[in-house]
Amino acid sequence: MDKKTDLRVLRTKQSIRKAFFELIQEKGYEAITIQDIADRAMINRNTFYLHYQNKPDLLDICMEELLSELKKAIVLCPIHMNPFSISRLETVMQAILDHISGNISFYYAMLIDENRIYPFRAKMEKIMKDKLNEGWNPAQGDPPLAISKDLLLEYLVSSFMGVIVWWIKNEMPLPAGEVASQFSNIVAYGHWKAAGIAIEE
Amino acid sequence: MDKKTDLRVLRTKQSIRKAFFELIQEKGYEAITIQDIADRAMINRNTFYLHYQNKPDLLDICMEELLSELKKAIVLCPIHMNPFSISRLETVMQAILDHISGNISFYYAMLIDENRIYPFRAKMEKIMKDKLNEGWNPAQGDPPLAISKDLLLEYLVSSFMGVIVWWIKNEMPLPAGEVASQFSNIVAYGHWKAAGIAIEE
DNA sequence: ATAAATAATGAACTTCATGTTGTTTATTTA
DNA sequence: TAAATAAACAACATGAAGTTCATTATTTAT
Repeated sequence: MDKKTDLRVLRTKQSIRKAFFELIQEKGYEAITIQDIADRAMINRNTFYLHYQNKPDLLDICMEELLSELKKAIVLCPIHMNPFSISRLETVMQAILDHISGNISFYYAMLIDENRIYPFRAKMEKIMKDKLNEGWNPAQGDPPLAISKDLLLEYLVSSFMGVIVWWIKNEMPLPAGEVASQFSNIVAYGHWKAAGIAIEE
Repeated sequence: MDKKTDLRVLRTKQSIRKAFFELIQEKGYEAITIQDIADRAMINRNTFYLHYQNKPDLLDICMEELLSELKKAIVLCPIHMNPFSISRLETVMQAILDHISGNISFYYAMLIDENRIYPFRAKMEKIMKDKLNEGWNPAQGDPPLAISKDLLLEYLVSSFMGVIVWWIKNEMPLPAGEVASQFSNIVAYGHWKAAGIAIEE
């Protein structure tokens, strides 16, 4: 027996979320007041407090919901490969981009322009780092990395996020599969080769 | 004749800035009140309003000051080269890292952990994009890029920022020159070659 | 169908930070 | 030493946050 079967609750929560995301895009997170949310959602301001403690609480819960979806979307990606292998990168990136394109308005509000919710970006980066790091066990007679693994992860995830933001901001000009493939190429072979620029030292 | 020769003004402004940066690191930007700043700077709350309109105004002015220093630091880097050339990347990155290490506590407060002031990061990225883009004139019989220039810039700047953040957070474990060189290598030849990992398709 | 439980409303209230105004005191510059 | 300016001090208006409580509406269980 689910405790939350009352339709009133679902309806109210849903309209609060909807109002919240609209307002983020319109005026940015900081400028939003609880009254704004209540007006937009057409509920009493008091009702808001029956469901959320405050504005940061609402934000946290919205973020966690989205990110647990993201985690679900990438949990199936294979982990037996070298975490820095090209096929793994490509697979993970494709899964993430597919998930994003299915929830584009949320991600737009969270990541693009003035609306940006930066803790959301940080949380996404954390999830991607954990995934790429998964199953990585360097004590297997492999030669040690010439550069720090942390640095490599930071580099991969940052550039990854950059491409994601570019993709969303430009209204997804390429299919997810192609972005994933191009990105893997850039990152694996360097941007000159990927871009077709002759290397000059 | 400089209008701002009154030592009282300089002293007050200076202690406001100092208090502000300390508080950002202690409790984060959002949680700071004007009263907090006034207490820490040992001035009357009213005096704050004699110098700054409000908290965002103070933040903006602090950011602009730092970033104009950053711009000055990289304005001398040569612009005659291909903006994506390895030597140019390395030169610009070195200049930026040198500037950062000379103002490390400011950049720490702006970029690291919960303190992060994300608009600052966005402004930094803008400056770097503009610099890398400078003098780029593709209509010279060069073969067209195989991938979007915007994407390439986004990718370069994002990964660049990632490395910068890593470097600051880890208390600058390598000299600026080495980071710049390693980064250029990763980005130019791909991370496997740079890290010494054998490529597996 | 009706009663009990729960959700939402509406109003009143406290608290707190913001930003402003006006007066007084201290310090600097001319 | 006088005029100008900065800082301190006090008082005030405003607006949002968050709480409390009584009332109304809606849902669920009997």
